[in-house]
Amino acid sequence: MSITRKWSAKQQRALEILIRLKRLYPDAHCTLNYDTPVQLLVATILSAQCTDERVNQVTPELFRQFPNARAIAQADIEVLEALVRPTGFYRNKAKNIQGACRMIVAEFGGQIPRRIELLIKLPGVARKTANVVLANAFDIHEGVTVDTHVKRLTQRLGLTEHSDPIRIERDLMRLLPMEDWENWSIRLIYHGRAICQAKKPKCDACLLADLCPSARIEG
DNA sequence: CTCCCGATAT
DNA sequence: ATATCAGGAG
Repeated sequence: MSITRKWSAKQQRALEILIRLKRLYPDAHCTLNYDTPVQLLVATILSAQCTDERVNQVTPELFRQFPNARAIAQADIEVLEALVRPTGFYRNKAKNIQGACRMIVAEFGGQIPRRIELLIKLPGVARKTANVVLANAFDIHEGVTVDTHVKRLTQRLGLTEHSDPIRIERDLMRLLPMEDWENWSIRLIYHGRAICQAKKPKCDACLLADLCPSARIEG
């Protein structure tokens, strides 16, 4: 068989999975709470290796005291650390959100730049965070968001052979039409939380099992 | 590769 | 005790 035909079959399978995910999670949306693009950026930096639910517990007070980039840029770093502490990695995260906000104030007039090449220069921001902000705040789709759920499920579904998120993103960008890139990521994340968990995936309850080479029905 | 790091589930 | 959570930097 040719490599071309094999890849096309994989693409067909990805599209069928996407159709089912849309039917399963019709109202899937970003579960981080925010009022502005800058707040979304901050919340997304805080969400590294931490549930959105926990991020949403600290951001109301964080954004009440420091509602915009200028305020975060001028904040006492120890106050920021105390506010973000429950999200883990709190020293790095406090330093990164302040560093990012200082750069946003100094170079972009306090507004989030809308180009991924500029966003990923901000401290604590790589492609995953940049894709989340661009897609949700501006409806700009420069790439596919690849977080821990998208990585795990895409691997289990046999849609990539890679473990590097950058290479996984490149595979997904070729498999899926651009207008569905964010549909794909947000729904895989919902499915990863509800069914295809890292530890004990509920394959017996998974409506993608017949399309999944990793599916196992436990006895 | 390691480190950053708290909260929760198993 | 160990693994995991919308990762990123050195």
